[in-house]
Amino acid sequence: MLRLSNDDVARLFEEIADLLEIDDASPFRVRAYRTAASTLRGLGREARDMVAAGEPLTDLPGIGKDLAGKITEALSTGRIDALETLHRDVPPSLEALLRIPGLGPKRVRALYQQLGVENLDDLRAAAAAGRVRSLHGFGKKTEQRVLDQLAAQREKKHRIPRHEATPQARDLERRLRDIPGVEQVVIAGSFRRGRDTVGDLDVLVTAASTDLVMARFTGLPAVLEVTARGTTRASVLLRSGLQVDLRLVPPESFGAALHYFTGSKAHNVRVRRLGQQHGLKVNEYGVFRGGERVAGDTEESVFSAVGLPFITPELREDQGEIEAAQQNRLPRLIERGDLRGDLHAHTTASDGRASLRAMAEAARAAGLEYLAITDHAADQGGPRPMDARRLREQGEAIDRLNEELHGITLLKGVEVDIREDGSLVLPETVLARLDVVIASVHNATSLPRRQQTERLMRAMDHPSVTLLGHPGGRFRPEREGYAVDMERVLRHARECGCFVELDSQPRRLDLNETYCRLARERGVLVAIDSDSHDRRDFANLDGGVLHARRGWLEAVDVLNTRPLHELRRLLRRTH
DNA sequence: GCCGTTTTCGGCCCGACTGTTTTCAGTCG
Repeated sequence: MLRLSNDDVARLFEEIADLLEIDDASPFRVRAYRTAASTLRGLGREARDMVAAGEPLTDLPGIGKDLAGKITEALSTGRIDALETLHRDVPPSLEALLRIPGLGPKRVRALYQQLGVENLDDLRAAAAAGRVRSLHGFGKKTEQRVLDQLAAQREKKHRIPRHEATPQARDLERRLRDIPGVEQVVIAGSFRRGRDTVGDLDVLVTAASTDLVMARFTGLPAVLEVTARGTTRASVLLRSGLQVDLRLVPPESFGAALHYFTGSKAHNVRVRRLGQQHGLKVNEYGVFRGGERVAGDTEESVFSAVGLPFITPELREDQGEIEAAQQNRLPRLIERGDLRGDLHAHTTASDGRASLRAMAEAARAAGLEYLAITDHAADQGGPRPMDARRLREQGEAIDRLNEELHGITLLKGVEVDIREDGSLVLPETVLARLDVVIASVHNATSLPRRQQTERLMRAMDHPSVTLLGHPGGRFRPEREGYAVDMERVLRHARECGCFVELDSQPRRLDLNETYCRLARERGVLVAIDSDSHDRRDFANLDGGVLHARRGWLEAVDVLNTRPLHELRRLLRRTH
């Protein structure tokens, strides 16, 4: 059996969907492939493991007999015959054309069939020669737009990290609120759903006068270019490269519009379909029975109209939240205030930029009751790695500080490197004296999957290890994570009484959302840590909690929501 | 291609904006 991951199969399905669309197939058939791809991506476990365990893939939502067969085919042969067949009609290079804004399947099809355009170079040549404008449905403006987009393509940014978009979002909010007549301003879209990357900002505004809002919005100093402007919708490109879509709705439609523009698209489709089953039409202006408006001033009213309790934005991905809501089994998601401590922080003893005392006081100011000091222990790299002597000295300093400080307790810890063979750089005798031992990978990040997996499992076998640090190895933008069988890692963590970390640094946010959810299902507690290197870094915890919410975590699933005495009990591994 | 409180066929979410039309298709979210 080949080692195809769910992502690999999802990519094949998305390619099929793209090519089918260009081939003018039924839009519903196309959607089936996209839905299946999305299901696979959010599954949390590998389809090949389900197949190996004899569990039918048709149990998965949106996957019937045919697609189950294609998944199995892909897993065993690495290819899908139907896709190869499709390639005979539609060259795979046409997929790239779909990524050009303004070009959809119909136009790409026309370009291919009538001009023989098969790739971006062909397209550039055809547009430059003025041949594109001659096609039916195309014109001079479309041709120019294509040329502009091709030129801009190289420097085009895709999704940006949430923390880069946040200041721009807040600034935008403030400026829009200042416009006379504006009542409510909310940044909706994936930003409101708490995604850790942002493709654009969707801003919802309710206001008395529409013209003034549109004029002021498109005239903001941060605006580089206005790409669309109507009476209820406008799109602009900011100088920063961020795109902003503004939607204007009457105040009575606020709830329906907020729900609609928060998405996700897949979630919305499900809610509208539920509406249909209740004889209702759901759109951004409200919920309607015939011509009568029956709900829509609040989001709660929209959910209620289709028979659902309120679903918090972080869960609206059509990854099971609708079903959970119907069965009244929505999680009570963790909140920042539930965190009582932080188990991962550095000081000037290793690569941190603040002293023990400064970090302790900053943690207290961040509302925490305890903080584990976990400076680095490594074979090489980084300044002054911790060893037995330095850990003992730091421990004594912590004891003295704990006597002096009120409202915060420091715990003794270390972040110890995992060697390539799964051994740790400090001996068990040294680790055993500490309260918190985080075992982390900081080198050899591109080991083969099996080797990386077993490396992590061996590290957890050391009886003093309490926590596997940033287990997936994500480090953006360089790495989305290393090859690792997280399901196996989590099962092992459960068996040996080890916990896993959600490192809240914006570049990490690791465990990822899918694996947070899997950890919860497998009964492995997650520690939401700041990995602070400076006093300000405790603010990372906000992002960590948001991320955990998207991973369906409740306070009870999170190790550091426990009061100190309970935490101490949990940290003593009995295996 | 999937799915079932309209169940094994006949549906499948809904509206805004643009550019190219001359009443609307294509694209986007």
